[in-house]
Amino acid sequence: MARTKGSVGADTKTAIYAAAKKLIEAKGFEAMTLRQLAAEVGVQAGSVYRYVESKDELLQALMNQHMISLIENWEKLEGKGEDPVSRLKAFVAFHIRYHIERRADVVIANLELRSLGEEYRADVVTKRSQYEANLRRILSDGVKAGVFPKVDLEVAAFAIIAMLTGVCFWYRPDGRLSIDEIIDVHQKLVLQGVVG
Amino acid sequence: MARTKGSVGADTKTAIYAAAKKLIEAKGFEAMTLRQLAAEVGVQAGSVYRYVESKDELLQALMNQHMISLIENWEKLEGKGEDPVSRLKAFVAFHIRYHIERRADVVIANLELRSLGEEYRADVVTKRSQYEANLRRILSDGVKAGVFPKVDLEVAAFAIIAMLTGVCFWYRPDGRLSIDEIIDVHQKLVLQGVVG
DNA sequence: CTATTAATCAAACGAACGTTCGTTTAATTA
DNA sequence: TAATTAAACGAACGTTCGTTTGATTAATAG
Repeated sequence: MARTKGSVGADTKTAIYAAAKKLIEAKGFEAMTLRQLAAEVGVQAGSVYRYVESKDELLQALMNQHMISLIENWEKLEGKGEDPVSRLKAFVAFHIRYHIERRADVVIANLELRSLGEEYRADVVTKRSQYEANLRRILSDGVKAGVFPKVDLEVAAFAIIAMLTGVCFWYRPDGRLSIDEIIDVHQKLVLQGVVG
Repeated sequence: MARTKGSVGADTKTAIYAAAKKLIEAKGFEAMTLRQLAAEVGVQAGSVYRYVESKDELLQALMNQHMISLIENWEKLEGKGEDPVSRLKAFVAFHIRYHIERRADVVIANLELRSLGEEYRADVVTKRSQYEANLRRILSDGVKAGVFPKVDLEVAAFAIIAMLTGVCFWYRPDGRLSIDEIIDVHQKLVLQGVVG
């Protein structure tokens, strides 16, 4: 056999990326074999190389796509004129919602940095810091405006983002709470802590 | 050659576990090969099997040891009589300090669950939940005592632990802040949030 | 001093890995 | 309809993986 009936290159490429996300999320990048990936797409292992330069390049592409899209989506939504509290609440809501909806992307971006070749790693790390800068800016504006007490911006940003991203690792669609309720809990925690 | 001069089985076993932690932290479990592990110890690959049943069992042992020791160490330190705020502050300090000092263990326990065989995974997950229950209890006592406003205990515990564990992934010993300063920032964030 | 046990080496195993390549078939263009 | 290009197959490549085994040497016990 050779070319299969109804096969379209663009569709296969899309299917490869989707299957890769699914498998890497479930098993990890190193544990995913190209034969598993190919089987998930319904194709032979060698055929993947029509669409992908190498396994490493595939991981790089997935991570980069995710980071770029994350940054773009927040920039589209950001309301620069608003007060720091509203902006912070908006950031919390955006981050949780966006991450829950793209669980696989997030798990990959957070767990597979080690598997990424050094040539690519710096790129992803830079983009991540670029995204985190959005939160640092909100906090900084809040402190300057006297709305937030003085706090170490770098540590606070790391801490808040770790908290928010963590949702991806326990959230279940059929769980007890809705996404809105989860967002609400986190907004309160970020703003007022447990003492309130 | 065969048995080397001055070789002691117990020492080799210790060295194997230490080297495994180091390599898994750096490269991930799947990416670490037994030949790399053996080289780090200064031994041939086959020799590792005198001390380890299989690669999978090695990972299981590392994770289980870490979870058991984490639970035990908190129980030793826990002050049950104190007020919820003090207990919460103590928990934050303990968790950060313990995790920073055992970075490799923590990275492994948090990143390699997927690589753990199903037979073992439930065990580790149960132990993790057991540790998290300590925090839930503190929060619950605080809410009952009227010191903390009502909050979803499960989500709050997940959120706080994610925040605290996150320190492991950016902390550097030669960084700008000391561990005590980092703990301080986190205690304030957990208790009062950014608004204060 | 001898027998036994502990610890390691060195070589090999089959299986699976990522990747390459020549061939074959489907779709498109001329 | 004939020629060309797109898409996939299927077999093979050399390499590396986790693991097993039997020989070999060091330490210990009788």
